[in-house]
Amino acid sequence: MLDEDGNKVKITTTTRTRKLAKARLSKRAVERRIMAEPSTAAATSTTADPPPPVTKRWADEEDEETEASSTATATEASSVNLDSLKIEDNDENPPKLLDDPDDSSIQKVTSGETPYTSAAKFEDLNLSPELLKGLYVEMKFQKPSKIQAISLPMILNPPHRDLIAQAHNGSGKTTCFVLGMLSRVDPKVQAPQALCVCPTRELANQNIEVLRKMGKYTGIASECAVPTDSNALSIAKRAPIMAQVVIGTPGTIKKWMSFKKLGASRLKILVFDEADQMLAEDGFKDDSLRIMKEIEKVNSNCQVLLFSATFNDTVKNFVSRTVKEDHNKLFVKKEELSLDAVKQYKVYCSDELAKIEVIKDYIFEIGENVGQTIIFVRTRNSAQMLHKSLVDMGYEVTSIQGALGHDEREKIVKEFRDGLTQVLISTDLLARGFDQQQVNLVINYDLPMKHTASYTREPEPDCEVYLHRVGRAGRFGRKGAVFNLICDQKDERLMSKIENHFGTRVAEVRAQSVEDYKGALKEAGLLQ
DNA sequence: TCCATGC
Repeated sequence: MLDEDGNKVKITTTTRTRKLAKARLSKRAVERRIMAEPSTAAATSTTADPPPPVTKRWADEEDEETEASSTATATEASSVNLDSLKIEDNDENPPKLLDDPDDSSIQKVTSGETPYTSAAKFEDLNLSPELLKGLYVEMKFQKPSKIQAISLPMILNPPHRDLIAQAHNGSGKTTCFVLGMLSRVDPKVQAPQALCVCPTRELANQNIEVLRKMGKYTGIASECAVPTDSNALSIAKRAPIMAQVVIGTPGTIKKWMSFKKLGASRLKILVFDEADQMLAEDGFKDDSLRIMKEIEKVNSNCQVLLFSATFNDTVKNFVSRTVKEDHNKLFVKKEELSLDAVKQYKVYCSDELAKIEVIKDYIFEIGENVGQTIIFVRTRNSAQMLHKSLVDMGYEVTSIQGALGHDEREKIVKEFRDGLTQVLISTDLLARGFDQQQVNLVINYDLPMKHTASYTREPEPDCEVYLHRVGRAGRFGRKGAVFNLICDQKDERLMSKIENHFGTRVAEVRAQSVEDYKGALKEAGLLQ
């Protein structure tokens, strides 16, 4: 079987073909990795026999592997050798593939005298053999990423202090807290011991998939606390939760707790994914505090972990007062948040219709084979409107937003994950955490805005959401591009505020210039 | 005119 570059790829299914074809590695990145890590050189050397597995040193959520493992075993996956990998050279900007995106400094503030040694290997963390097997065999990790190396000893070692941790998009945050939960749970105790709260059902689902995969050999049971048809009707009738790990959304978790079906007395660890949003005034603050208080009432020593790629100053301040005083914290400067892994562009459009034309006549045409695309819009209504416009024009796109039923939402996400759809229109529902490695293109049909009560006030961009949206492309250190569509002075001001905030400059692509789009995609490493 | 999350 040949991939699109004519290289031999041994695979079993067509879905697998698409995935592998997209899963390109840069030769240079592999070489650099060999130089940087003599200990793993044998594993990646071309002379190794049998052919080396394409392993991962670190990862955030890993979903494609979940389904891939059902069609292809680990050994089949390892039949991809370096010859089948696409060789790409980018003289201007060496690709950062498979290098840690968090090379930059992480500001570490530890509390008390406890010394923490960064974990160079997973073996340094006193993990159970079953968990280690999950990391190597199921997740195919080699060693901890930077954020994992620093945070895991803080999470796992007594006195189990609370932790606020910021890390780049796609740098492996999920692994930090999933591993933390799996490791701190006692499999022999049949009661909830770890709880994770997420802002969307999609994220809860994704996280529990990662947990089940990583914990495959541990025998630890898990439950996803999101609304479904079955549990919506009969919470009162169902048995109390005995699973050791529960991951879900605030409403359902609160509900299960109030029905006394989810006991908090044995909880050892409470995680807030996307913690800044979970504790923001206009976010889930009330729900989150309520859940924390419910736990505190019956349980005085539950460790709290707060993870996100973003913490603005207001929420950072509040968050620090939310957890115990002797907590540890890890922060990254906003200028160093991995915006540079993904190339950003802006396109001036004369009006809304021009935005749609830019999308279909230029970005879709020129970017046809660069991978999957997410188009972000600001409102549910514009999601539907844009969806209809593009479908009417004959394009195969789908859209997702919170007003859809959960079955429909699940179906649309599944189709996108399976690669059946190439383009997905979404509200900020999918802005955070959604991990789909084939997404190389993000289009901001609308720029993210902060909600302001007053009409008179100058509109402000939501820089945190912007960063999260951008982070949907270039997962796992891959390449990516973002096109920001701008059509009036308001957009222009929002864009320049975003540029100032991150200290970057976003290059312009002329709306009608095929050459500009091609150049942009080439620069982003998505086009030859 | 937000966006999520649930009654």
